[in-house]
Amino acid sequence: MGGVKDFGMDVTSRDDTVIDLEGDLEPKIAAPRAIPARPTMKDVAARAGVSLKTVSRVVNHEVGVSPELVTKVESAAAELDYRPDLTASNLRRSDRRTSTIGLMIEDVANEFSSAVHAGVEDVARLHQVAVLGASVHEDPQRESDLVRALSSRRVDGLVLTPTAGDHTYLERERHNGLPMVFVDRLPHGIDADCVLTDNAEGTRLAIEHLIALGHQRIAFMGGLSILDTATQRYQSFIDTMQQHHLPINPEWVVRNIKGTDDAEKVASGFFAESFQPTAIFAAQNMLTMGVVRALKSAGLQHHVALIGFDDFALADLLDPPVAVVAQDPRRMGQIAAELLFERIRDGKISAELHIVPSRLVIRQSGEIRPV
Amino acid sequence: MGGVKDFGMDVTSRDDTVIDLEGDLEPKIAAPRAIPARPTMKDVAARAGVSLKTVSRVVNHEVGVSPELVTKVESAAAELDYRPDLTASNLRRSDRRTSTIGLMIEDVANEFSSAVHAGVEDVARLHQVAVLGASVHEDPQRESDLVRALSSRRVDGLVLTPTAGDHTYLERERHNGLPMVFVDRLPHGIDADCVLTDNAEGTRLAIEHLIALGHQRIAFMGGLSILDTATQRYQSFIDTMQQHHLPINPEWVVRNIKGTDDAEKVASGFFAESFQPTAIFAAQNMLTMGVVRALKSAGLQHHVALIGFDDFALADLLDPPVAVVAQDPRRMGQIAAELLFERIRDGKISAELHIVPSRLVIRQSGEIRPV
DNA sequence: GGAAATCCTGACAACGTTGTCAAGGTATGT
DNA sequence: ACATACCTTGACAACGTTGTCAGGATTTCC
Repeated sequence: MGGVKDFGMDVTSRDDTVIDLEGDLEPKIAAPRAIPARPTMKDVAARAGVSLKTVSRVVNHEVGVSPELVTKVESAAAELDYRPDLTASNLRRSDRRTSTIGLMIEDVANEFSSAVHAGVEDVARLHQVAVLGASVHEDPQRESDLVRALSSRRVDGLVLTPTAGDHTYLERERHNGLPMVFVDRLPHGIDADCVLTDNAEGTRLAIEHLIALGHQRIAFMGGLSILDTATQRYQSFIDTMQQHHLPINPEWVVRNIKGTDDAEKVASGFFAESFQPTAIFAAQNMLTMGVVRALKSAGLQHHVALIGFDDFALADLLDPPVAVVAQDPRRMGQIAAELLFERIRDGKISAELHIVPSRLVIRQSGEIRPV
Repeated sequence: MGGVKDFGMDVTSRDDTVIDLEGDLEPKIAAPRAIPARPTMKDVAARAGVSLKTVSRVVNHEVGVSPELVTKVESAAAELDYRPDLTASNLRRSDRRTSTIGLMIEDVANEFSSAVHAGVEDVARLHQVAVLGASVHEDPQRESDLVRALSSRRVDGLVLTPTAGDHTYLERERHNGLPMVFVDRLPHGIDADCVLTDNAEGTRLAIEHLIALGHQRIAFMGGLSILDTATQRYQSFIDTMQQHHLPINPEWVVRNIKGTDDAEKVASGFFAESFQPTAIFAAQNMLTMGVVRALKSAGLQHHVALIGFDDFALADLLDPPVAVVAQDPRRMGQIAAELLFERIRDGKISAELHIVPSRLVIRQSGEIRPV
């Protein structure tokens, strides 16, 4: 395997200027370079023997240019491989649209958020709009840096999953002409359009399904309670249990679980006791996977029921297949984008709330009866 | 002119007189959107009582502005929530950088390509560069449309996974100043930097592992042979088998398999015969999953060995856990981006080939011995 | 046949920003 | 004291494009 070359951090010429505390994304790569000058409308005009404006008209398919000139300009443009400069065009045009929107999600590589991304892209594509995507990694600082960066690039709008922090600062961005739609989580400190999963209903469905099977000892494992989604699922669990007059064992209600490993430990803890839950509701993707691991190593995967919130690839291939409350992240992305384009079009500032239904996907792990 | 999408005069700067339309015959249809005019440097300059250029200097942290003026300008900018317009700045600056790169991958929601995306983002972030991401969905038409769209947006460079078609057309883009780095697949018709997985080596490792366990009847299931990756894996399978003087049963060498369902059918076909392979090598992600399904429904998952190419989430939680040749897509994205930034910096056009090693991840399905 | 309307084209300014240069002020050197 | 260097600031043009408007050519209409 010759030719393998490893790339370390590129130390060669990082002319570090002071870290930009305002978070603007400014080009820091300053180096001499012969950029091949791209052909401009001027070049096309010269080659076609027409005026600048005529080229502009042809490029923008305006009516009222003689067919003869149209062909001349088009072939000149083709010969030069001319590409209109959308940034310059944007600067001059009265609508000031960049045909680009920003998307800020948890992590582009995460199954849920990349499905949202795909949904946004579906709609953006219909509108001939490009998507500037970025991972926020649940970091409020990064969030606001990104908003600035995207705002500086004059995106036409923003679809974002807010972090746990406060979002009043976004009000000023929006007021300065940056429409935004939130997805998956409700923001704090700003009334804005938002697309959410029906967390309460989904949780209720799952819990009632378990109850109908005869489960009474149901454990709840939840994510970070600073996130509303987690809190809503928790609250719905509590409500549903109480409605059915079932006891809630505080030892089996664990919140603020971070990630798969943590979840695995928590679930293993349950099984270490003699008095065990007969069913587990894992309120988030990663947590479900952790529980699967714990069940497997305890050999209980066919004895303790499990329902997770949020579907994941291969859940149906596990042993037993894992029942889940499925969200529809792609649909959420689509709705968010549609909403955004509506706002971009009409310029209204509104605060519609769109709830996307979740549905219970019945698989074997959710059909296990209590012993 | 035909008032197609002419929304009349929007008020684009504060000192414009508002045109009244009382004499207008045609009533305006949908209210024209009042784009809140964003504050510009001019506004900041006026408020701070300095010249435009001084604001520019402060915003760009140029040295040699008196501290007094710096504070004045900074507070004026903050009060107005001024955001520098990167598109205008780009237009004027001599380096013409947009601090934005384009990324074209198979599908933003796909596990492999979104990992590449994450890798590209890792590096782009260090450079304070934003990423315009898009899914190509293996469609050459869409590919060239996207290239045009990104080129028009004047991205500083492109990271892309080429489709199966011809890519000579990209030469002209590159010649006009659009650096590009290919990832995962070698393009045809253009010599360019490219980051690939070591398909041959990875396949060899897998096959030799099976051979070492005593397997002689090894089936190969491959993806679309128009893709080089698929062909390389196929070729390496053939070579390795031949080097070990093992017979290749043409019935067990199936190429051009599309997707999970197709793979499931093919594998089920193997098991329907009395003479069966004792091991299966699935040369792609989706195919591996199809085989897992087929094995499970045939009840053979503990009797037929399986190794897949490309790792996937939860592969280790299946029953049995599925052995794979793991690629490192995130690393590939990182390397591609590093390479791209190098090209952007030095302006060179080169055709380095970077091979990222793959490694065999041993899990139970790959340890099953022949009967 | 002449006036008016229509069509097609191009000159020019402007979008928000930065590169260049020059003006004025202050500090330095002799 | 005078010349010179430096420092800070601003005026202006220009980046590539499009909106506006005006001018010339052509057609239409009576």
